[in-house]
Amino acid sequence: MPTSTRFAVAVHILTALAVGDGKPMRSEDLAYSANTSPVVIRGLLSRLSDAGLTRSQLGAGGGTMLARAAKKIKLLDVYEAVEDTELFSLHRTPPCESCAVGGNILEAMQPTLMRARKGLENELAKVTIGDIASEVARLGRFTMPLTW
Amino acid sequence: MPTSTRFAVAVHILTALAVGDGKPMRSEDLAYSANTSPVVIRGLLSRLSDAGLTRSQLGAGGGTMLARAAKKIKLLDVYEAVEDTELFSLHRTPPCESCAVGGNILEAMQPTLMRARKGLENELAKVTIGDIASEVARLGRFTMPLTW
DNA sequence: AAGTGTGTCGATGCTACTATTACATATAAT
DNA sequence: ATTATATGTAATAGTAGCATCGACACACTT
Repeated sequence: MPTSTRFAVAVHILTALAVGDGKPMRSEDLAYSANTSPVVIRGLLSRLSDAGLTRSQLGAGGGTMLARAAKKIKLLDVYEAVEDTELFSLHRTPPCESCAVGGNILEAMQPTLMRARKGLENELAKVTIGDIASEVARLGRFTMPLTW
Repeated sequence: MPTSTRFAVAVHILTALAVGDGKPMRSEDLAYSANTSPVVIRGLLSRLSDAGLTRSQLGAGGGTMLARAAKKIKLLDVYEAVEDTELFSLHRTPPCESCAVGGNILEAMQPTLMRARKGLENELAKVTIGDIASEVARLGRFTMPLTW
């Protein structure tokens, strides 16, 4: 199934912003670090901005900054901002309505699928971009803020 | 994100087998109920059989049966049997190794992604095909086994 | 006024998934 | 034995979502 790398790259972007010294970063710089194209970055930034996680500044010396403290941005916020497909896809063509199983299977599965999704989301809600940034700093043996 | 319809259809298949009276069901019958093609069903059955969840019988009067009691088949077993893509896809092209963030972001995210995956899997491990079959029977107002 | 960076559109290529046809193989029924 | 039946797998084609790339209008800074 078509799976998106958006979540991983979005966390990457936000972590880079969190690790920096607060100066705006250009989409080109972020693209270099994430090894993708500036257009992809800008597409993600557009979603992150809509979600209130980042804000951008036009013009020379401009770029993107975090809209709030990294510790206040949960990975769940990022997940919801950039992922749009359902975690569990159901039948492409709806099952046979008149069948004993086909007519009820979706409703029967639904509570379990919901709980599974919540189980995942609860874990993503426990970790913030600040946590990831700290961990990156520890692994990379540098201190924040990092001036590029 | 990452899910095909395989999981939903596989649960459908197993539930249909669980609801029945134990007689083997043909891929054509299952395809009718799930509103898909017999080949898709057989492809799923091939995986389910490899995972030890079903067994098939060739020839006239043949078909597929559960290999063990429905109550002993966890949805997690089904999930693992038919899904092969990772829940979280990482960067399509690996991030910049020499960057402070790019070089460490994957390792920094990994524990969280693992916990999120476990959160989902734990929920799927709590429910069995037997539970789903009972719920389908309740919703459809019939009793098991159901003779077709 | 000139330079810079964002935001978005359209086109292209790629990959995963589903549907469908076809056929070889194995089993049951007669 | 012969025939009918059902699985299992391969090949093909069509579909959808995603990432890449080029281009450009718009906004802001200097």
